[in-house]
Amino acid sequence: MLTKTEERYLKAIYKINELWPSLVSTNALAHKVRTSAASVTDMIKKLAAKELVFYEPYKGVRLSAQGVAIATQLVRKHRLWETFLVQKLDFEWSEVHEIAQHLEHIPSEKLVQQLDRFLDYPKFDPHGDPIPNAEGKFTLREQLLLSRLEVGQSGTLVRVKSQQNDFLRHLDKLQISMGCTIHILERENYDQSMLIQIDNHHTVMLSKQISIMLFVRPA
Amino acid sequence: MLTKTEERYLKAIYKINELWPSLVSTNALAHKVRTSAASVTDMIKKLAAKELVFYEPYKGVRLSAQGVAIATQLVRKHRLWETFLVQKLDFEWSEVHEIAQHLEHIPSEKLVQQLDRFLDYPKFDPHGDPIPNAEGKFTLREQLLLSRLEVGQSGTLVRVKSQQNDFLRHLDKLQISMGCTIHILERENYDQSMLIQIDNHHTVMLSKQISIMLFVRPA
DNA sequence: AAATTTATTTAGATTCATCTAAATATTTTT
DNA sequence: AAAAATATTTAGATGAATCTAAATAAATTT
Ligand SMILES: [Mn+2]
Ligand SMILES: [Mn+2]
Ligand SMILES: [Mn+2]
Ligand SMILES: [Mn+2]
Repeated sequence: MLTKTEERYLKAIYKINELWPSLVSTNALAHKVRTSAASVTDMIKKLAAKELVFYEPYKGVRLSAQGVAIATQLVRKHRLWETFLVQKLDFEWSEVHEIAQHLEHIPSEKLVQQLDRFLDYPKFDPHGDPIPNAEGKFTLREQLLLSRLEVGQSGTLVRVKSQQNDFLRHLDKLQISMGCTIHILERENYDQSMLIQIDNHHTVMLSKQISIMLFVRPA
Repeated sequence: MLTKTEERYLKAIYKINELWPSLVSTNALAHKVRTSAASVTDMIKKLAAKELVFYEPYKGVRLSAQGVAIATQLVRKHRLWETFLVQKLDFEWSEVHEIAQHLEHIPSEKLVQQLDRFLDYPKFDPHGDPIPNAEGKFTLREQLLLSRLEVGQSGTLVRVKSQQNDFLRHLDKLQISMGCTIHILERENYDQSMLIQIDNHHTVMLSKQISIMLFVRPA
C-alpha cells in the first residue's frame, strides 16, 4: 500500500510528463508538490526502491509501467469525483478540484467502479479533461488553443488548461463555459488579445494570457 | 485544522461515551483506536491543549462542547457517506463502514451539506443509526433489544449494533435485513437462543450473541 | 578552459504518530 | 492495611515526511 504522499508524487510526475515528455527534474517536481528539492530526492529514492519510478541521480526521474498505472488510476479517480461533484452535488467547476485532491486518495477499487457506473461512464470531466477508464485508457478529442484561431473562425470550448479557482471564476464572469461557441471577431497583433463573441451573443476582450488556456474544437 | 488522527480520537471518545456516559479511560480509548495506552496519553494531552477535551491524569477524559461538536459532525459525515454508498452506489451494508471511515475525514462543509441534500436529508443510515443534521441534532426512535422480546411478540428491525463485515454478512445469510419483521416463536432458557420467524416467512435459530445486537421497534 | 551560476544531493534537525519498557499511581484482593 | 494486580504515565526510540544549510555535480557564461 502506498501512502497518500507517495501517490501525490507519482501523480505529479505523471502530470509534468504530460506537458513535457522527458525525464522529470527534481526541481520541477519540488515545485509541483510544493516542497523542497531535498524532500523530493528522498521521496524519489523511496519510489525507486519500490520500482515505481526509474531514477538517475542528477538526471531525473520517470515513471515505470506500474507507476504510470497507479498515476492513471489517480487521475481517473480525481476526474470522476470532480464530475460527481458538479453533476450530482451541484458544485461549480471552480470548486471541485481541491476537494477531488482529497477524494482521489480514498482507497477502494469498487468505489471508483461504482462511481463510474453511477455517472454513466463519463468520458470527460468538468474541465474537459479525459477520464481514463478502468483499464487506464482514454481518448483525446481534436482540440487546439483558442489563441491559434484566426479572425472569422469559431470553435467550441472543450477544455481548460488550468483548474485554478480564480481563473475559472474569471471565465464565469465572462460567461465563458464548457461547450460554448467562441467566434473570433478581432485580433490585436501587438499584445495578441482578441475580441470574441460568445454563443452568438455577447462580446468580450480576451487577453493572450487567457486565450492560451482555452482549448476549442474548431467549427 | 485537526489531523485525521486527532479526529479519530475525538470520534472514538464520543462513541465510547455513547455506550458508557462517563469519563473515558485511557485503556478504553487505546482499545478503540487500536493503539497503545502510551500513545493515547500523548494524544489526549494534545487534544486537551486544544481544549477539545477535559483531561484529568489517571482519571480519564471527556469531550468539551467543541469536541462534541466536531465528533458529531464526523458521525454525521460517516453516516451520510454510508447512506450514499448504499443508496446511490449499490453497496451492501456490510461493505460501507470501512470506506466511510476514510470519507468522513474529507474536509469541506459544503460537501457534507450538498451530500445531505442529494440524499434528501436522510434521518438514518443503512445500519439504522441516526444521522445528525447540520446543527448536530438527531432523534432516537423507540427501540429495544430483540433479546428482550418475549415469545409471541414481534418487532421491526430498526438498528444493528455492530458494523462488522462478518456480522452483517451473517445477517444477510439469515435473510435478516433492515425493516424486516421478526416474530419470536420460541426461547431456549438455557442459552437464551431464540427461534424466530422473519417476515412471516422463514424461521431461523438466533443465538443470544446475535439477538443482543439487534434493535427492534416492538409491534 | 576557467569561472560562475544553477541544480541536485547529502547531512543533520524537527514534528507527528507510533512503539516498548520502566516508573508510578490506583484499585482490588487478601 | 499491606500486598498484589491493574491502569496510567513517563522516558526513550523509531519511521515518515518535512525543513535548512552545506557539499557537490552539471550547465552556462565569460
Ligand atoms: Mn482537478
Ligand atoms: Mn478536472
Ligand atoms: Mn459505520
Ligand atoms: Mn452505520
